[in-house]
Amino acid sequence: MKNENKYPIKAVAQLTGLSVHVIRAWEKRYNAVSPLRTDTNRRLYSDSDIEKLQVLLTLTSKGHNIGGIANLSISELKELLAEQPEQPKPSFQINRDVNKFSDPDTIFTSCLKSVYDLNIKELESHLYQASVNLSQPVLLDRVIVPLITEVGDMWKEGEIRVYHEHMVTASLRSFLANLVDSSKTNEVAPKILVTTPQGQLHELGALIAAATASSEGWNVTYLGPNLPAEEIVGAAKQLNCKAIALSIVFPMDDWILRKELLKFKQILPKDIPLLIGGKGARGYLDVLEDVGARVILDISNLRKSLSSIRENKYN
Amino acid sequence: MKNENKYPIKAVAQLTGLSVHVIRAWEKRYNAVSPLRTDTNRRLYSDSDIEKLQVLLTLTSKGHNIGGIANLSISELKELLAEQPEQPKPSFQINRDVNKFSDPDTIFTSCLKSVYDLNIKELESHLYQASVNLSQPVLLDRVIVPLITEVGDMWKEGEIRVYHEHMVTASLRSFLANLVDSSKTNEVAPKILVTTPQGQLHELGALIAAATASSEGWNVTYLGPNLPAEEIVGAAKQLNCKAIALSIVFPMDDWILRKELLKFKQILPKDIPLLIGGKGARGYLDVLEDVGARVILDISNLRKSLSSIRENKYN
DNA sequence: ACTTTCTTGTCGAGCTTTTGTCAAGAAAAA
DNA sequence: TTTTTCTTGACAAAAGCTCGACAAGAAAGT
Repeated sequence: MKNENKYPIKAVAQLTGLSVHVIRAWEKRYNAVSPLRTDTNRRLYSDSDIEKLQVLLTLTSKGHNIGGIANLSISELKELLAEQPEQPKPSFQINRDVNKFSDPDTIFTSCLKSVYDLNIKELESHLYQASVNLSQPVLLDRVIVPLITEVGDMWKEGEIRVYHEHMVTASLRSFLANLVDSSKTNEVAPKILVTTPQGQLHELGALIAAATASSEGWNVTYLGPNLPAEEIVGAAKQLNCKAIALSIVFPMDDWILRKELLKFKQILPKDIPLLIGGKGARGYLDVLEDVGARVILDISNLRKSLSSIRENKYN
Repeated sequence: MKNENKYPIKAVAQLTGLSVHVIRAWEKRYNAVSPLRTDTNRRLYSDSDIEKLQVLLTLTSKGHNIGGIANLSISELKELLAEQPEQPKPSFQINRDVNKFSDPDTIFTSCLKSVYDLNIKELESHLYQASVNLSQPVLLDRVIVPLITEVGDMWKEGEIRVYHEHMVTASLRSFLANLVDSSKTNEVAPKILVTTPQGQLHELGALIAAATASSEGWNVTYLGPNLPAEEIVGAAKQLNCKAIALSIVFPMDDWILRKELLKFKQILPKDIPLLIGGKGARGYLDVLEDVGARVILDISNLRKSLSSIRENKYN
C-alpha cells in the first residue's frame, strides 16, 4: 500500500467542495477523519481521507446528519450509500402492475429486461414512461445511473456482448439528449459547457451531467465526447461559460489523459470552475488538485456544486 | 443484530417522498411506526420502518385511508397491496401551427447561419421547424446532408474550430436520433441494423441512414458508432435483421479498417446484405467488392437498395 | 339537501439540538 | 510581506421536537 498523504487542507476543500472550516469542524467534533500532521502541525490528507469526506458529503445531502454518520468506517458508509430500502416486491405476479409506472425500481427492472431481450423499442418506451412519471432526480438516480452501472458490470462479467452495451448507449444517449434540450432556454441563465476530454469516448456520464445542469436551470452546451483541452477552453471562452463539466470513466493510469488534463492548468482561466466527475475521476486526484478542479462524486454533489457556483459562492 | 436504526427523519422524507410533518403525524395519530430515539430525542428509523411507510403511501394513494391501515402489520399491508389493478394513461398531442418557412433552401441557409453564429438553440429550432414543414426525404436531402457536408468542408478549410463541428454534430445527432425513434414500430416490418465499423467514430452518416431506413418503413436498430465486425454480425443474427448498413467517413489507406471489413467475408451470412455508404466508402471499393458489400453513393441510392431488398429482388 | 362530525394534510409557535460560519491571535509557508 | 494554516470560543442559521390549530374534503346524521 502506497500511502501518499499529500494534500493540504485547501486542496481538499477545492476537490470536495467543502469549506476548510467545515473540514476542520468535522474532524474536531466528530473525528470524521484523522489526517497526518507535518512537523509544524499542518494537516495532510490522504486519498482515503478525501474519499471519506466525499462520501460523508453525499450522505448528508441525502438527509443523514453528519453527527450520526461521521464516525462510521468507509465500508459502513458505502453500505449506507448503496442501500436502497426495498420496495415490497414479493414474487407474485399480481404485484407487478400495482405501481408499474411510478416505482423507480420496477421501471429499472423492466429496462434491464428489455436490454437482455435486445428490445430497443421496449426500452425506450419504459424510459419514456419513467420520464413522465418520475421527477428528474429520481429518474436519473434510480433508473438511468443504475442501468448504466449494471450494463457496464454485465459487460465486464461477459454476461452480455458489446452490441448490447452499444444498443443501450445509443438509446440512452438520445433519451438523455432529449432531457437536455426539452428544458426551455433562459437567456439570463448561466452557461455551462459539458463534454469529455480527448480519449474519453464514453459520453453517458457527460450526458447525465448535461441533463442535471439543464434541470437545474443552466443553459447547457453539450459538445459530445472526445474533445482536446484547448478546444474545450476555447469554446468555453467564446460562449462565455460560467463553468465546465467533464466526465471521465476510463480507469486510472492513463498517462495520455493525465497529460491532457494538465493542459488545463495552463490555459483555463481562473474564473471558470472545472467540475470533473465519472467513475474514473478518482484515479486522477493528484492531477485534478493541480489544475484546481472539483471532483464530483454523484448527482446530488453536482447539483450542489452548480448552485454554489451560481451564487458566486464558489470557494 | 446490527445497527438497524440509522435513518434520520430527513433521509426518510427524501426516500419515501413523504413530508416530515406527515411522517410525524402518522406516528403520533396512528402509531404507524415507532422509530427509536437518540439521547437527544431525535427519531431514528429502521429499514422496516421505511418500508412500512412506503407501503402506506402506496396504499393511501390508491384510496385507502391512512387511519384504517396505519396500525396493520407489514405482512397484512402487503396482502392488501396484492389486489386491484389499474390503468389510466391519457395521451395527447400538441398541434403546431403551420409555418411559412417551408422552403428547404431557406431553411438550410438559416441553419448554416446558426452554425456560423454558434447558436445551438437557434439551429435546433430551425431543424425542428424543418421537421415539421418538410417531408423526411426533402429534409434529409436538402437540409441535413448539405449541412453536414458544408460543416465538414468548413472544418477542413479551417474556417471553424473543432468545437464548432462537435457542437453541430451533437445537435444533429440528437435530432436525427429523434427522427428514427419517432416513427412507429411495425412488428412485421423488416429489420435493419445500422452502425459504423470499429475505428469509425463519426456517426452522422449512420444516423442519416437510420433515419432514411426508418422513413422507408424499416424497423431500425441503431447501435451507435465504432462496433467490431463480430459484434455487428452477432447482433444482426440475434435480431434476425434483413440487412446491415454501415457508414464510413474516414478517408482511405486505413489498413485497420480494411482488416476490419475483411472480417465480414468470413462471418457474415450470405443472406444478409451489407450496405456500406459514406464519404470514405469509395476508398475501399476493392475490399467491399471482396466482401460482397453494396456501395451506397447517396440517399436515393440507399432508398432504392432498401426497397429492392425488401421485395426480395436483391441478388 | 343541509348540517355536523370525522379525517387528514399542512402550518406555525416555542423550545432544543445540530451544524455551518466567523473572528482573533499566533505560527508557518510562500 | 502576504498568504495559508492552526486553535479556540462564540454565534446564528438550520433543522428537529411537541403541541395545537386550521381547513378542505369525506362521511354521517338529520
